[in-house]
Amino acid sequence: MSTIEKALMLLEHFSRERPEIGLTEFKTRTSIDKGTLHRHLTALKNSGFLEQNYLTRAYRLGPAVIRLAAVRENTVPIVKTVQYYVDRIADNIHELVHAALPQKNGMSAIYAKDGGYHGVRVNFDEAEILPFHATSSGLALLAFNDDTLVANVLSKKLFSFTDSTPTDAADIKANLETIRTHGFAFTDQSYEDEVGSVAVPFFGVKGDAIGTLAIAIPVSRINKSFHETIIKQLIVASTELCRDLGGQIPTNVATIWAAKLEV
Amino acid sequence: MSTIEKALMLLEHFSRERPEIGLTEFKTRTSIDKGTLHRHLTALKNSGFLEQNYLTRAYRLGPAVIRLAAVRENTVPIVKTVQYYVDRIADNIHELVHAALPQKNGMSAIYAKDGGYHGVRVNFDEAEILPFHATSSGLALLAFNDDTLVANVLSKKLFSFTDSTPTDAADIKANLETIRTHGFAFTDQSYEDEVGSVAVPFFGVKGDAIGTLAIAIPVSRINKSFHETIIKQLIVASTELCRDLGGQIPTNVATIWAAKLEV
DNA sequence: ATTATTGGTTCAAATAATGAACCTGTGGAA
DNA sequence: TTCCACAGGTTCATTATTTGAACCAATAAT
Repeated sequence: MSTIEKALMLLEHFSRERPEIGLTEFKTRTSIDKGTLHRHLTALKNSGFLEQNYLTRAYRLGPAVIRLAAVRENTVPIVKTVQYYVDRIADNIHELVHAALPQKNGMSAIYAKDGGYHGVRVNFDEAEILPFHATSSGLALLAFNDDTLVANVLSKKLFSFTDSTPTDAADIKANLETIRTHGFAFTDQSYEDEVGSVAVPFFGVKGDAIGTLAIAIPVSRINKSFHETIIKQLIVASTELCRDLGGQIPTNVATIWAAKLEV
Repeated sequence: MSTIEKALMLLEHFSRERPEIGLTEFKTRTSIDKGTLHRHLTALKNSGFLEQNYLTRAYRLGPAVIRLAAVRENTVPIVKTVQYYVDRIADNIHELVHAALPQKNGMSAIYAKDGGYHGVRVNFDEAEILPFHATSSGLALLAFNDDTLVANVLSKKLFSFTDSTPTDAADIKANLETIRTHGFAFTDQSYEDEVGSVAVPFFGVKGDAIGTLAIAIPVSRINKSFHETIIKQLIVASTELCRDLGGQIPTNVATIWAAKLEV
């Protein structure tokens, strides 16, 4: 692996829960040599990707990422486009809806809206990494993306988040096949207890899944007809979203989805 | 310079005007060897910082930057905080107001609002890099930031954007001294013809300038009393912004600003 | 005052980056 | 069809950078 990739991997450790990370904490998290770490962090700092809390000396993400995100969003306005559909679904079904994009080790939610006014609601952190194997977003993406990504994900140790987290590669492969025939993914408490979720992919110009639309619901509120409603909403939104982004829905998926909508 | 920094410098070439860059174009822009470039771009792609247009093979910014920006904004919510004040000033004075953060080679606007309903208005590109030496934002930041940054900026060739762009290091140094005594920076058509601008810095915990609030106006509309109004608005907003962000206004600046507000 | 812990630095050894030359595929032009 | 030009991409011996164990300095805890 190149030095560049090693250094950029460091940035993956930052999240909403862990916005600042010191040198020693990086060392325990990565088991990279301290000297190396320090030089990498300094390089990232010099490039504006990190800055240092001058009191604690801990590192946090720097201003460069803001500019880049603005340029990216100007180039491919996925966030802005996605917001409209997430809001619409959330307003219709009164549950927590989100859209996510694939990162290296999982899906990252780029926008979420809780349309609910329920007492029990799903807690949700934007910018959290949703593991591929344990979330409906992750599975929906895997099922409709490159096989190399699937192989890559399944080659690593699959962490068990709950008693229901699937950790067997063969099981997951079989499930991906099911997802492909159904046109959507769903999970039942595989990432968080008491939470189920449903997700559909949306597609890029190549017809590969470039992101997902998903809904997370307390299991107590799931029933068959509601499930059907949710899936229809997701399919319609994804279809329109693909059109907006210039993406192409693979013909087999389009067929499956069309059939789902007719029911 | 480390390999990491060299690779990350490549990302600086992307902008609103140039959202996709091919290998050969990178070569002409950077005069780095093609092989090296290709490996660097591939590393950035593998890390999610770039992705490739699969038809043209050109590179564009990738999804990783979106997640990072979300985390950064959650850590240090400068963009969100700044928006309130930019909007307020824009609504009050009916001109183009923006806030900018320093990047390596200039200031990058993070938010702008045109409060105007004039026929003649200043054109403005977010995510454009505003050169330190030719814009009021840049000068305001230089004047109240580290001397090393000033030395760094002045050591490079200073590009001339208009007939009025200051390109002499000694002149600029003298101007920075003036800016320090005045508590704000202004420029007269030094970046774009027919456009003048005024900027004040806002400060971080160390009392160093971490960004700027600025107003750009067609020169035809500038007059003394308007100038005074603008400066007061900027000073008040920056003061409140520093409070919101936990920044510290250096005592000498605070004194100068207080005097300005009393007039 | 002493120790533990944190961030940061050094320099010989190990490894990865470099770049000139080369390969491949595509899109004209003859 | 053949040829050429130009794009992206790859190879491999040479070269330069990265690496990491040991070390240093500053601060916080005992």
